[in-house]
Amino acid sequence: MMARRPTIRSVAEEAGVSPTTVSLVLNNNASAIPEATKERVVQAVRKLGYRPNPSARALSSSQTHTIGFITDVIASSGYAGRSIAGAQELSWANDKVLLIVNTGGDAAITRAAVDMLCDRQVDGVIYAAMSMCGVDLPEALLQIPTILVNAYDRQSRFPAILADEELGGYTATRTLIDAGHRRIGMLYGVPEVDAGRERLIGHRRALDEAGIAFDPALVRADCWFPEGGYRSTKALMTLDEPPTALFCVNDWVAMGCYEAVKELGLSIPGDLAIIGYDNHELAGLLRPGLTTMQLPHYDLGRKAVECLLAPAGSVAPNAVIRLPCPLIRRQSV
Amino acid sequence: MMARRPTIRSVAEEAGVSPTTVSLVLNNNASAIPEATKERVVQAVRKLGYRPNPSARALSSSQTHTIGFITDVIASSGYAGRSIAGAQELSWANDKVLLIVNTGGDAAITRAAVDMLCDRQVDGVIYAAMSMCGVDLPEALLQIPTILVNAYDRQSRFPAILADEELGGYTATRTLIDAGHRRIGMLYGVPEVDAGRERLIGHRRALDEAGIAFDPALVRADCWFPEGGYRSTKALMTLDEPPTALFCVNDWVAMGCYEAVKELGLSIPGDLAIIGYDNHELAGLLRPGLTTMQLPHYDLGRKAVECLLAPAGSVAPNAVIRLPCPLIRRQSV
DNA sequence: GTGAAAGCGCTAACAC
DNA sequence: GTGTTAGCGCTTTCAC
Repeated sequence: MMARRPTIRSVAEEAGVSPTTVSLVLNNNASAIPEATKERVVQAVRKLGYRPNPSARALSSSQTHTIGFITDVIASSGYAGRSIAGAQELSWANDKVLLIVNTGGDAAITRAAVDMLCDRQVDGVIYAAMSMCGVDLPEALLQIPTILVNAYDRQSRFPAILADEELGGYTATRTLIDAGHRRIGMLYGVPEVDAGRERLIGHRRALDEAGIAFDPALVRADCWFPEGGYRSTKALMTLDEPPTALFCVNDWVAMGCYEAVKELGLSIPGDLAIIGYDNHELAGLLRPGLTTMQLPHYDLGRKAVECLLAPAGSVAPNAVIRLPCPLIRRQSV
Repeated sequence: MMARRPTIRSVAEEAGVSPTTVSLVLNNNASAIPEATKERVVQAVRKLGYRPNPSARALSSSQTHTIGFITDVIASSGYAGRSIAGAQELSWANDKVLLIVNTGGDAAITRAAVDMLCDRQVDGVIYAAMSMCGVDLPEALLQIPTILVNAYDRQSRFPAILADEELGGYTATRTLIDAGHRRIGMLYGVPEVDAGRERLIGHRRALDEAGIAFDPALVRADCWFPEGGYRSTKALMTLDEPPTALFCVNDWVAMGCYEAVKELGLSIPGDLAIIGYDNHELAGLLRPGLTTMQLPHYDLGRKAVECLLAPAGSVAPNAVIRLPCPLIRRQSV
């Protein structure tokens, strides 16, 4: 036989007041209630170990203190986990909790997930994409405060929190320039990936700003995995005037560079400085450690909750908030 | 002005029955209700687009259709994400949803998380650890069906779902033996890590079974990162009788092997066959592709939900369920 | 300042 | 077979 949990009534009796008073005190609506009464209530709560029943609270107030978190892909690299961690930490600090749904990118599941979150009356919804992209989300989300993470709504109906990829590209290349390089190549990703395109734009801005002419011969597309980085590095380094520094669209590509450089008997950063992007788990374990730009997934998640918690209307529906990618300095530049 | 959602009453009126009947039909307790009535109810539900209010349902039935999922570390490699994906998929198929809390390994947060999950009356709790280990969990969990993933309770109060690391070690080494190797080394992790120890035990069992004497000279401890794999491989390969195959305690270590082997001018698998563990994101991108054992995180998460959903009492509190690590064949053996 | 009372939307015991 | 009724534990309006 299990001891029943104390209810607000039992607390009220213990404190010699009515349930209303207890409720008022517990919800900080007690401006009109004298300290002495408050204190009695608080004591009773403590004595009984009372904890409000969230279901009951939700039913009568329609507030669940729950935030829905939808991810398209959760299972690959730890990025989703980092956004979740960021979102959860701030939620938790505000007595809210995350209801997580992973859709696998399936539109039908996304729709069902949104319906479910509406049913459950979550206080807000965060939609987080694995890799930055435009998305079309179900209409039903318009009913709930919603914010996108690492994605933007194609119809600009919801605010978006994004990594500032352009600035990241700029910073990466700028770092190379500041280290004295003038012939700087970029191993640029596939055109379908938005992030890669923006990093390239930042790259060119840094070049422009430093008065370095952009040399198309030093940019290689089609790099996304180590293999591509390997091949492109070999190609670039056998040019008549090879680059002295390389900005890789991601750390995988940089790993391919490393291999090529080693095979060529060259040294990093002596013969070729390398900067990556993503701060992959292995970046710090490479020899030499890979200097790279970190994706601010944790911050994105945190910021999303911050926006959701902000007073209604303080974030415009079409707002786009860009968070910087910190530079992680290691030994490859 | 927002349209209110239909309630069970409105459905009842629409169908010309009482709310009870609707409830009965919707909860499959309608054995006594004739098809015709059922049909009318179903029609009314469809017409109104009725969806039950989970908070109300939870309040009166004390069933939230929610499973609590506690992780110690969610933010690093994608493992946690895979367990979550596995758990969520099966939950979802059973109309349940995951409430996720990440504790960062902090005991106080864990305690608070458990209390919160009790408050919210989750139907069950899954506690998932990042790397396999013994844990001490709050008493309060005894109130709720609880199951551990990739961890075991030091007091054996809860069932555990684990990867069968011993069998994995056995299979890895067995794979090497089957490929014709007799001098097989192991780059074994740090003793503090349970998983590494068990993989070593499996390794020795495979050796024994094949009638190969265990040679301590071929086992190197202190490998966990690429650096360790690199150093140990160099050491082993300069032995008078170097191994022809190596079982690495994880894929990071195997990556270090790769580097050493290349520097020595040897080839994989010609001069040295290598098998790793974890099926790291990069394993398939290495040249040659790394043969490795996959950690069944997805399955662990899924199995946990399966146990939670099973009729009470069908999983003994001290049960330990071990799931095999599949062998991922690539080109390094 | 505090309390009584009416729900929130649903389930389930019991009555018919 | 179906409906009536009494909660589930809390919030909130309104009266005192």
